[in-house]
Amino acid sequence: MTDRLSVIFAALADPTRRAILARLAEGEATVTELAEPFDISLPAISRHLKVLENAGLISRSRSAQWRSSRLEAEPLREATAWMERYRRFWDANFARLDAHLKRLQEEKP
Amino acid sequence: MTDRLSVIFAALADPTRRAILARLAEGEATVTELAEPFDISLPAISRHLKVLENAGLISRSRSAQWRSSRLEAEPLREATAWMERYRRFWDANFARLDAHLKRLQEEKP
DNA sequence: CCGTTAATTAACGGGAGGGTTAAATGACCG
DNA sequence: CGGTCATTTAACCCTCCCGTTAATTAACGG
Repeated sequence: MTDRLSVIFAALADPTRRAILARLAEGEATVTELAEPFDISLPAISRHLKVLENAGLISRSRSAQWRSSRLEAEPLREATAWMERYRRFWDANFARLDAHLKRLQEEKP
Repeated sequence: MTDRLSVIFAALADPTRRAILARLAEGEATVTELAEPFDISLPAISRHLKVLENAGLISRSRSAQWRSSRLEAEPLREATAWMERYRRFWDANFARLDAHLKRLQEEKP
């Protein structure tokens, strides 16, 4: 499970971590601020943040004794890019476009 | 980890499973066919398929002693939809659109 | 029937993941 | 300095995940 995409998807596979990302979409936040909505311990949150950081989904800065996290969505772009390869399997419009292109190709070989 | 999205992301967090999905994008395949490129045991593949099935990423049909798998990309649509909420954090075009809309909004309050 | 082929289930082991509490670190502040 | 606040690290559980091999189920074909 050493490849980048696996690390990203694994990071997203936890609801607490996704909630943290959602919170960070509204702006930077410190560890205690991020922990507040959940009733799990601070060390647990700290570890979730480390997982997100390893996946590149957040970056962190320190000022005084506070360490604030910042959303970095680039990995989401990568993950989305991977999924896009399957878009034709779910998107009706894409399927039509697909069929259209196939038809064009068959018209002049 | 009982929610749907978590199950989907967890299923995608394994490179073998993503490779299986890639293979299935080319068409249905039996378990042994799917196992062929990997040097892991058949039971291991069988379990990967169960994980993918639980995530709704594949469906399976049986004819005679063969059980063939079929790609079902709908969960990928869901996962993509979730990620889309963060698009403005990575997509420059989206960021511009975002800023543009914000400007419009400010023009007539 | 019996043997073969396809796939799953069972039983086990190692390691990672997510949680806990207690202790350690680091930086402010009186 | 000493205390306190924010955060991380350490040590420990327990469960789940991924792999294994051996045994089981299921269906075909002579």
